[in-house]
Amino acid sequence: MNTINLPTLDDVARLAGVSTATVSRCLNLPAQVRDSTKLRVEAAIADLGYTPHFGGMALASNRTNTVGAIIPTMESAIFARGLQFLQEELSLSGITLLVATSQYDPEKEAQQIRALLGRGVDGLVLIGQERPEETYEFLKARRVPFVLMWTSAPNSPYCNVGFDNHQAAYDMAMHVIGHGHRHIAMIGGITKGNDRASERIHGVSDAMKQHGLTLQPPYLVEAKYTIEQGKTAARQLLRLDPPPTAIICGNDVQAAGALKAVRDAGLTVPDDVSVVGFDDIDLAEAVEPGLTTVHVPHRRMGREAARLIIKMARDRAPAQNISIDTKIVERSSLRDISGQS
Amino acid sequence: MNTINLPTLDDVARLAGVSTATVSRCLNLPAQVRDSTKLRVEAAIADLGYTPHFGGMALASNRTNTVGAIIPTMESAIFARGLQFLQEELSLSGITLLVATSQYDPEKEAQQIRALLGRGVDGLVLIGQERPEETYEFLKARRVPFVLMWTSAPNSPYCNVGFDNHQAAYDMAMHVIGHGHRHIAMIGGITKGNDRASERIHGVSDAMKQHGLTLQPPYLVEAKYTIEQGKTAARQLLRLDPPPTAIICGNDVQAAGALKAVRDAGLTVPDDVSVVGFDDIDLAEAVEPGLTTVHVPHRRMGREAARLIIKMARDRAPAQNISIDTKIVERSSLRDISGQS
DNA sequence: TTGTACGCGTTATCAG
DNA sequence: CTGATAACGCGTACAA
Repeated sequence: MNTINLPTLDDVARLAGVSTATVSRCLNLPAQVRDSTKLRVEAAIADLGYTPHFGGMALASNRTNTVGAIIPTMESAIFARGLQFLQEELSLSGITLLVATSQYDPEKEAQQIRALLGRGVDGLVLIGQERPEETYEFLKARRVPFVLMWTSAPNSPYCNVGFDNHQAAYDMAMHVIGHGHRHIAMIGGITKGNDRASERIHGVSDAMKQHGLTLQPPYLVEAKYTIEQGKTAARQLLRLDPPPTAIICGNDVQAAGALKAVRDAGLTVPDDVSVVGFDDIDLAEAVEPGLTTVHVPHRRMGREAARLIIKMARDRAPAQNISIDTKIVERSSLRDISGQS
Repeated sequence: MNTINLPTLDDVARLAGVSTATVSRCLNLPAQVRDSTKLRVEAAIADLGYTPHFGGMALASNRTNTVGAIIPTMESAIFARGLQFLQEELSLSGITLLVATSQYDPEKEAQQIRALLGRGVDGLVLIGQERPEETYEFLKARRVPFVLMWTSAPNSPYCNVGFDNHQAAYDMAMHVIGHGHRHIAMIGGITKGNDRASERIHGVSDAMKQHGLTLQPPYLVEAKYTIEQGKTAARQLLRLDPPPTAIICGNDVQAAGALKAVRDAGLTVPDDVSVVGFDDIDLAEAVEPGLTTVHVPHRRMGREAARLIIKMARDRAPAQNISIDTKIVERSSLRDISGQS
């Protein structure tokens, strides 16, 4: 009993001299109400500053016009943009987005799924595909519509809206190799429970194999997606003999850290070492030199995911897989060394 | 009717062979329940994977353990960190944070306040003090506990948790002047409806006055908090005659843009022009050269705000004002030019 | 076109 | 310590 009671449907009905059913209809099925009464009701609503009580609505209708998203973390900006677009598109349909985080922990993700379902979300948006089978079974048993973002899986029975992390990383590695690099190192994300991180590493590794190169520790190191960890990892790589001529990073934040490590070592990007990123967040452009990186289709991904989850929740449409192409954004952190010995 | 029905209190009660009241008590007042029955109930809960239905709880108890925050925007990272800490501290008390955005529009803010109240939030967190009197009256009439962040106002009747934007900007300007700068320009935020932006500008202006300097267009320009707009604004400033030797920015994002503009003009920071920011978000450190900027106490601000809103909502504690000091973080974008003519 | 009446899942009051 | 039972605000058959 914290705030003074908000006005209820009943209050509006009384003031307008109609029944609560009519008020409810004005809100939900305006076509069924005579214009003159509608006007009276609307006046009453405005007068009282009435807002529907969410709990009541949820209880009575068993739907909330709410979609829940569970992302690994809010700390870095990685997921922020995609979510922003998801949210924009959802709000176009009057749907609210509830965001929760899992800290890259499958257990916590399962908890959050339950909590969001308790809040009555009509659908869920999750990141990636790697999670315990029980979680999928739970979702199936409850018939919760859900879409997985940030991955692509054309043949998956689940709804994926995203891009092919393996392919994108493979392309980037090919690009780097095409610039004459042979001593290539990689700072990847923590792969445990993170399929995007693993796929990116495998993509790079596969491209290198194609050219008779191998990617393995100590030239491959896993680090968290922070500037600090990127910097630490890069510092180690620069001390190796022979040192890499190019460092491929699992994301832009790590790459920004790598840039700092190179500078601290008294070297220059891209003259002494090339550094490339992944994600194309704002940071990639703000940093000096600008990062050559993989552009992730945040906008399309967010929008398509929104449209799909709405279709699935509202019309019970079947799952569908949408794969969006990535592309490499050339800035100035990658140098061509083909001409050199 | 989107998902298969979740298990209810009733299901748990039946399975455990007790009444719904007992199950409810197990959850809310465990002390009042005999251990043996508690065990049975807990087993049933685990067995069914029961999660309380939020709407039902809200309806019956008129409480939600939910706090709403309305921030101007999610696009830049400005508010992200503060919110992160707010959220962490709240979750320590089992409270969920719901975030909405107003796009710097007072009208939209009022709407969101209504929407969040409809969702039954126990309290609100808002940014800044500048908003229509009606909004304050509405909040007062409904007796909603609320705290204003990102500002400080020792004598305000409302609860403020933040820092003195005017003072912080004043200090920064004094700092810049202390480094020998006399031709100082400023890229401020859009002041309309944004008291933080106005105060920062006034703070700088007042410090300059103190030294017989004036801040006015075209040396003062308002721009949105984006890299792009910061860059555009800085480009204009650099074309002025005489050009500024230092550019004070309303926030770090603008400063990052200014850095780019300087570089594009073939000049160097800080040798040719000094640039300083405000906020001390990650970007300030990632950028080259690192930004000398005003460190905003995100952590303490978030935590204190959380504690206060909890006290106000739970114990009906009175409003209280908390002002936290800012400090200047020296990196390398500000140069001392005292020795020069 | 409008009104009546019931039920959604939970908490809280009151008896036992 | 536990059980019945009445709210809570709303949507929606069904009836008028």
